[in-house]
Amino acid sequence: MKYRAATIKDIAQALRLSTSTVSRALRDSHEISAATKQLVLEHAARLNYHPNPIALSLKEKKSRSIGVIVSEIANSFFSQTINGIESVANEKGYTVIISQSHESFEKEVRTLQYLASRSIDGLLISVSSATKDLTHLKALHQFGFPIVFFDRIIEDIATHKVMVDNFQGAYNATMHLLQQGYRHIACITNSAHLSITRERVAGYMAALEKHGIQPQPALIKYCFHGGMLLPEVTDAVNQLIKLKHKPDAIFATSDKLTTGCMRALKKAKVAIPKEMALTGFSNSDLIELLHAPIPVVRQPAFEMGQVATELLLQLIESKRPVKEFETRVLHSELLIPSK
Amino acid sequence: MKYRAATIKDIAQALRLSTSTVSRALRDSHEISAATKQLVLEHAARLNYHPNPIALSLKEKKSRSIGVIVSEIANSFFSQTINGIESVANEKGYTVIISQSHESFEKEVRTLQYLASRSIDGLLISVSSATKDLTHLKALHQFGFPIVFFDRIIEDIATHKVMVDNFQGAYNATMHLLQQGYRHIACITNSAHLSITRERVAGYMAALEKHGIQPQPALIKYCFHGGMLLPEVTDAVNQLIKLKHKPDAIFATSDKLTTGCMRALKKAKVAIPKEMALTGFSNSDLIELLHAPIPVVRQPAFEMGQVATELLLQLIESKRPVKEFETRVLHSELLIPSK
DNA sequence: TTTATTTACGCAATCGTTCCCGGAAAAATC
DNA sequence: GATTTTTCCGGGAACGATTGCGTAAATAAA
Repeated sequence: MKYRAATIKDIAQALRLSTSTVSRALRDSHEISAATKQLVLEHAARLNYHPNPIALSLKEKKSRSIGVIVSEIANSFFSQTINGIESVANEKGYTVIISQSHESFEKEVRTLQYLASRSIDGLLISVSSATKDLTHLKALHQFGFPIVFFDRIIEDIATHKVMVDNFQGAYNATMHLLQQGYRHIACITNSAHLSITRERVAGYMAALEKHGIQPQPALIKYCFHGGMLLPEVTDAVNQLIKLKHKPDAIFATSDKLTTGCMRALKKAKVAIPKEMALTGFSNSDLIELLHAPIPVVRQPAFEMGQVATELLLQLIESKRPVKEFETRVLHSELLIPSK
Repeated sequence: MKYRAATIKDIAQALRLSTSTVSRALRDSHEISAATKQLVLEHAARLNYHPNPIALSLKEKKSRSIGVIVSEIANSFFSQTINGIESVANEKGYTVIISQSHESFEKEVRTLQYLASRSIDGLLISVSSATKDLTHLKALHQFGFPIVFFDRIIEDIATHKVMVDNFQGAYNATMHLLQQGYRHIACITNSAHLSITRERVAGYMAALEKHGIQPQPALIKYCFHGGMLLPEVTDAVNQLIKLKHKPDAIFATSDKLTTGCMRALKKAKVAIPKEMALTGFSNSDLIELLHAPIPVVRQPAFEMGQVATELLLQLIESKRPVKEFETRVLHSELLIPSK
């Protein structure tokens, strides 16, 4: 017994009306008499009629769904962002289709093609750590397809963008280490072509220079896979602790890297913060429960998701092509563990 | 300049063929000559033609998308499960639409209605902690709508189910505590009407009885919101530590509850495991980095997602209504921290 | 009473695709 | 050379809903 949803035709036949009349009655058109409207409405309720969204999509040429691509949802920052995205999207009647790139360029391209083929109305994306080539995004963007970048943005593409004050967040975190007396501070960061990498490393360097310390390239380690592959982080950390002039602190520029460092240091039996201080960006809510509760830069992830979605829907629902784009910068917060 | 995807009509017009011919050529029908096929295929490639999934959905009466409802994705167990779900679904050409109930019954019902209105082909659900009334699920199920339960299953509804050996997992964890010498073990668990609650509490009790210990109702605390609301857990823990005969260990039956206990104990300044031992179900990968690395019961979340999806797709793609259902029980694992 | 206007509804096209039917031309058979 | 069979392709309906246009009947205005 296969379930068949009631259609407008069912109502029309039962009431000996045309489908047009039923359609108009349901949409409360002025050219339908009150009596007919009532009849239709009652019968629709009885049949538990709901307009078929697929038929509507076909006609309207929009699916009322938006795609989201993040590196992985098993990451506090992104899962919190997604919550923000859903809160806004669902309220406006949009479905959210979430996909993960797992920090792989190929996966990102494939996933993007897939989403495009599912005819989403717009895209929210935080590009993968491995994304250097932008043709897949530029091609879509040139067609006038609505895209909003968040977190890891692409400067090259003219559209709305949402991020935090990456420079300031990194600056504050590094400054905090300096104030604690650490002077030889290393930085473990994402792949070099990511916007967040550039900005956060710049903030880190600025803090050092403010203290008259010359940043050293040997102390900056780039992880191409953004900590997705643990060995990458472990190697970076191991190289640092084997240095003749070993750093006394590490600043990690993202969630996965921060916890990756903790793992690596634990494995190498380096005590935090005694032998090596640590700080970094993280939205994990387990930080306070950790063996070494470190100071972290927390991003307003939920809010970021909300803002990005609002901007995207604005783009989608705009009648005329939008020519003026905004870049929203939210504030990060340095969370210092209570003693 | 609005982007308009190439359609079969565009190809037909350009090649002076009918849409039927183009359609057949693309599907490699035997009644189209090789020459025409080649022509069509080439032109399709040039226009970057992709069949419109919405039009297909309308015709086929299936959307090739499945809905997933979990309590929240910012939960290691569920995000890992979702990864498993996506891996199978995407491979089979299905889109996954993820929704969160946030452990609220109302949200679950609303979300389910929403998914149904988006005409998903099937549903994967781990019911919310607050779900007692099952009419929303039963109604859908009676229409022959494909549903597969995972993790928190509903015994009443006859369909495929996937879960872990909850009894055994709880038994093992409790037994481990007993072997360590703890005798007065409390249990903090989800709302009483959840399948996982019943089974895990039963495992806990069985282990106690095996050691000749009579389970005490006062030591079993039910959290209706499954730890979604921290005060709920904090209250439970506080009540336990204020008992005249204070327990020496706690067994928490789920991820959120386990970390909730840690928070509560930390706040109450109760040392783990010195003053109070702790163990529980958890799939968090940060456990080993915690201040007190506790033994945890780990579920094969990814695999559970895969199996559940395979069963669901089997249900969806079956020609005849399926009458025989399976309940797959996967194995959990007790992870003991290295000293 | 005649004409103009409104009211209330139906017809048919449309969105992109598939598929049943029907049929002309080419090939095969007698 | 006439018939049958293939081969190859087009016409048109269908999926569910919306909407511009046409129009009969009812009402209002002249």
